Amino acid sequence: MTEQISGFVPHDHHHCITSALDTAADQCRERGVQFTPVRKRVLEILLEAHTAMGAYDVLARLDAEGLGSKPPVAYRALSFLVEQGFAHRIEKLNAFVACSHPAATHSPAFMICRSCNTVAEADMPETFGAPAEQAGFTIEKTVIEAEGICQNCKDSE
Amino acid sequence: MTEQISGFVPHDHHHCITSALDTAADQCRERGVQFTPVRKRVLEILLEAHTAMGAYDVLARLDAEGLGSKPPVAYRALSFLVEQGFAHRIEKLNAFVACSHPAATHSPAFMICRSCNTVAEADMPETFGAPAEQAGFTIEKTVIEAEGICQNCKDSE
DNA sequence: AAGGCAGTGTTATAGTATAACAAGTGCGCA
DNA sequence: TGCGCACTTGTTATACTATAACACTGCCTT
Ligand SMILES: [Zn+2]
Ligand SMILES: [Zn+2]
Ligand SMILES: [Zn+2]
Ligand SMILES: [Zn+2]
Repeated sequence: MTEQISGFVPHDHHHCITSALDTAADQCRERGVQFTPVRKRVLEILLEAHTAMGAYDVLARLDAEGLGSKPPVAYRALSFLVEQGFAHRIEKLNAFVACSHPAATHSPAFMICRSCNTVAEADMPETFGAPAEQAGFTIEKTVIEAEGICQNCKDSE
Repeated sequence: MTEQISGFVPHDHHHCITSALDTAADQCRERGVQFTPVRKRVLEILLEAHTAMGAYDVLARLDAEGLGSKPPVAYRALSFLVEQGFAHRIEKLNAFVACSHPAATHSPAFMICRSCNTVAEADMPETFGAPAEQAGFTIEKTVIEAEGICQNCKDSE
């Protein structure tokens, strides 16, 4: 199975959840940061959804489970996950999605299907190189998001 | 003067404002859409600022001039300008900026200086080609934004 | 025990954006 | 002339997104 670009293809979802959680736990141990119950559960929620979720959607789940009911609880956990690279923020959607390759640091690019709302993560090195150099601009973070329609949705039109 | 990437370089600003307004007026005539006073003034405000502005900042200006005081007035004008390609939305900043090359349709890329808040527009064709094709994804719009530090700010550190 | 630190709980508020409906304007046509 | 239509604007109300600030807890260190 090519895992270059997951998201639009079926896959063993139970496995991809537990494996991502394990990876996150490992990395937290290595980095000396805490993978607390709230943080873990939020990552798990994003992984289960397997698509981008708004902070308040995540919060609703937490609330239903008694893990927190106020916005800062969700926002803090999500910020942590984003900082650690376990999740990404999709600016275009004001939403968050679990990372598809949490092992390495990377600057991700996303393809967002406007029909089924699937968000697929691709790895896109070097995007900005030339114009940035030309302008003497030093890049620290990039946001790369494409909106369109995925193969599945195109086929079923 | 190289106009490849404006924004970080000094330029004749009065000229770039009037010329952008003229271009917009022409295009509206061609397309049969109305370049109303509010729409024109909002574009002018963005051009004068020459950086990204939040919708409520624009609205404050409109209000001071008696052109409208309620959010929808600003949002409608901004939406129009974005639709027509005279301005762009910067997702990362929840803000709007006048287009630097309003003549042709294009998919723009932005470099945002976190120090001086300058927003420079570059033209970036073909960014997403390969990974999108691989996934059978059809791109309709792209958001490409880089945050970092510009040459000027780097020099003065 | 005392103090510091990280995380969580909570209140309150700030900032961003749109739905819905009313009212004005210009324009072609009966 | 006067009506209907398309478009824009004015306004109210509300929804959605996000953070500041402070109190409290548990834990580790001194
Ligand atoms: Zn999965
Ligand atoms: Zn789809
Ligand atoms: Zn200018
Ligand atoms: Zn700068």
